[in-house]
Order: sequence, then structure tokens, then C-alpha cells
Amino acid sequence: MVMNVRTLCLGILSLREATGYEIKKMVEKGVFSHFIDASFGSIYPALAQMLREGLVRVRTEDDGSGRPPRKVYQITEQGRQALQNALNTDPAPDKFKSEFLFQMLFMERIDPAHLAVIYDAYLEEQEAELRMLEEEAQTMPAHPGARFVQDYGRAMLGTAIRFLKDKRAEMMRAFAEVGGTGERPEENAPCCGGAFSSSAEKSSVNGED
Amino acid sequence: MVMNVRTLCLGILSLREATGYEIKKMVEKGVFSHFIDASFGSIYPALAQMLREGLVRVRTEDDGSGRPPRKVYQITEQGRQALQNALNTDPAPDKFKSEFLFQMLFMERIDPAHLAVIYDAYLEEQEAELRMLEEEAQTMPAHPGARFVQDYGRAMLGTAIRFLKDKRAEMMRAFAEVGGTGERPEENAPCCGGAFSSSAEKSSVNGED
DNA sequence: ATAGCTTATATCGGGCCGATAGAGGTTCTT
DNA sequence: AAGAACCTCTATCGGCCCGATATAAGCTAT
Repeated sequence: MVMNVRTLCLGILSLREATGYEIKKMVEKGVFSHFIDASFGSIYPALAQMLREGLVRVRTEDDGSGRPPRKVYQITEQGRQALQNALNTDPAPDKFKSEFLFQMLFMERIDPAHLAVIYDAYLEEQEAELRMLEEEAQTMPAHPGARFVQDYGRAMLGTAIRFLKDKRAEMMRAFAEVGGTGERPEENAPCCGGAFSSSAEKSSVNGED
Repeated sequence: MVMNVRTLCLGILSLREATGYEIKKMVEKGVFSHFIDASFGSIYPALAQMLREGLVRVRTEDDGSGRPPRKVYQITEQGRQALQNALNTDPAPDKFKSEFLFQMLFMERIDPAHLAVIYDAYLEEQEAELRMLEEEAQTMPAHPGARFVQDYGRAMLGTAIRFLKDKRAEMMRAFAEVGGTGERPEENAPCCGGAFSSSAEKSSVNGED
């Protein structure tokens, strides 16, 4: 599939007319945000290019003041056709990049205190996105496609959150000796419900390096 | 976190020495493949740059023939320090790009026959990655970080697969004559339109396990 | 023996991100 | 009323990175 910022813009413009700025906002906060990214640096050139190619047309709203005029873009019939062609092709494999998991892979080398901070921040991030998804599910008219994506997101985020909560205790137990040295580290992490303080077992976490 | 191809290479080289080609293979098939990507076009320049900066050193194995000599890279103490610094910074948010979900968002406009093909191909893809993960979990020595990442991957892929299987039946039921729970690839209808939106059912995947 | 896959190097065009800039609006504080 | 801070809206630019491509040889199978 020809899935670039151009196709993304066509997809959004097929739902409603919009300015480049509005497209950015929809990509940031809307349904699209869960599986796509796009910055101004790619949206504006994409719109300009598609305008040249006749896939979109533009209506300029100049209010007379010195500020830049709103450029409201609309999809053309040719653009609809291009989008249709893209939709009827095989999708490329997903791409997933996670610095968090990279760090988790090397967790043994990270300062335990900082590890806890990273971990909880990530968990909170996932919970925030789930909240956003739920909220958005109530405001948006749920056409089948949107429903599917929302349900998918719910399922995945739910699993991630459950996993992170489950594993947290286990993880921190493993590092308890390195960080606390026999002390009860309840002063550190706000959200860990006492799972820290269970019997400190001996663990050979400290590997090479 | 300074998570670019350089940091990735440092991470791999901190585990063992490797050529650029080997790094690519590890990124393609190893634990890293689940949450990171890197191509030759970024790996080779990254190694060259880090060599200049003293973060890695290189041992050239020339076998006398005309073919390009193996360049085996090793991390230096300075490189270890750079990696350590990177690991002790906050991770950037995850990035997830899915052409499949983009297409699902517009499922109503996709030819149902093709939609089924796309859907099953994606499902198969997820199952293949889960198989890869399980296989890799048995061969690799499971240090805590790797275990965490593998378990995370298992949980997520398991949920995705279950969701896709569950929703598929629901989708096909909504399509009614398309093929029930089995598959009937020969399909003529241009677009399903409203036939889909009426039946809104709850999926068991959303809740708890 | 020719085709095709694998190991191994490396470059290049182009896509895209993140930062930046500029101009005016609103909103909240001091 | 002045100022700070943030929002809407435009757009560009450096630099990172992907995907395609080139080169060269070995190994395997038909």
C-alpha cells in the first residue's frame, strides 16, 4: 500500500475538508493517533504536492489582517480515486518502535531508582492513552471502521497495562537487593502497592559489565 | 533518550562483536526485531561515524580474495559509557504505524473480498511473529531483560490474535451472506455500506482474560 | 553452467521528523 | 492596562533514516 503522509491526508480529507493545521490536530488526538504519525514538515509539502497533482483543491480564507490566511483543503474526485486505489492494495507490515522496550532489554544495567521512574511513567502513558481512547469512543459517531480500531486499541492497551502492573512487583523484587540493601524502599514509588516489601529473595541479577 | 541507530548498534555490540551485516540480521530476526528497525543505509554510516568518534573499534578480516573484507566491530569503553548514558535517560514515547489499521478504519470502502484477504494475511502475520517469539524464547538464554520483552510480546500478540479471530466472526456475521465463519473469497458486492453498522455486539476480548 | 540465494560491503535519492520562525489571536495573571 | 503564556495558522530547513541499488564472491540446485 502507498501509505505515506499524502494518503493519510487524503483519508482525512475524504471525511471532511480541513486545513493543514487541523489535519495535524486530528493526527495528534483523533482515532488516527493510535496508529499513525505526521508532522507539519510532511503535511504541508504533501498538501502542496497534491494540489499540483489535482488530488486536492484549496479554498483560501483571507480575513484581511496581516496573518497567514486559512487554506481549507478539499479532496477532488481524482483524489478519491487515488485513495480508493491505495485502500485496495495490500498493507505493509506494522512498524513498532519502542525505546522503553529497548531499555527494558538492558534493565540490569539501569539504575533501579531510575528504572522505577521510567516504568511508572510508561505505565501512566498507556493508561492515559486508554483514557483518551475511551473518551473519544463516546464522542465520536462509531462507524464500523472506527469501532474496530477503537476496540482493537482497547484490547491492546488493556493487555499492556495489565501486564505492566503484574510484572512490576516481580521486577522490583529482583532489583530490591541492588537498590535497597535490606531496607524497605517504600519511599520511592508511589503507585506500587507494597509489593516491594515482600521477602527479599536472593537473586543473581548483577551480571557482567 | 538518544535512541537512534547508533544507540541500537552500541546495544548490540555491548552483547557481542559483530559486522554491520550481522547487526542487520539481529535486528531483523532477534529480540530487537519486535520493537526496532534499522536498515543498511543507516547502520553502515552509524558504525563509520562511531568509529570516527571512538565509540567502537574495528578489526578487518581480509581473506585475500577480491570480495569486501569482513569488518568486525567492537564496542570501546567510551562506547559503553555512551550507551550507559543513553540507558539512564527517559525513553521517548512509542511509535506505532499500521497501514492495516488505517485500512480497517475505512473498511466500508474496501471490496469485501479483498478485505478478507488483507485481514487473514494480517492475522497470519501476527501468528507468525508469535511463533518466532516462542521459538526464540527457547533458544535464547533468558536474562531478565530478554524475558521481560518476550513476555510482553507474547501478551500483546496473544491479545491481537484473539481479537482478530473473535472480531472476524462478528464481521462475517455482519456481512451475513459473505461466508459466515468460514471464508468465501468470491464476492461481488461493491461496498457493504449500512449492512455493517447495525449489529453492534460486545466482544469478549475487551474485558479480562 | 546458469540461475538464484546468501554473505558482505557501501551509496544515494527522497520521505519524514523535530526544531524553528513569524504573525496574530485569546486568556489569565499581576 | 501591561505582560506572560498559550493557541491557531502558515511554512522551511537540517538531518536522520528507509528502500533501492550496485558490487563481488561463494554456495547450491537444476
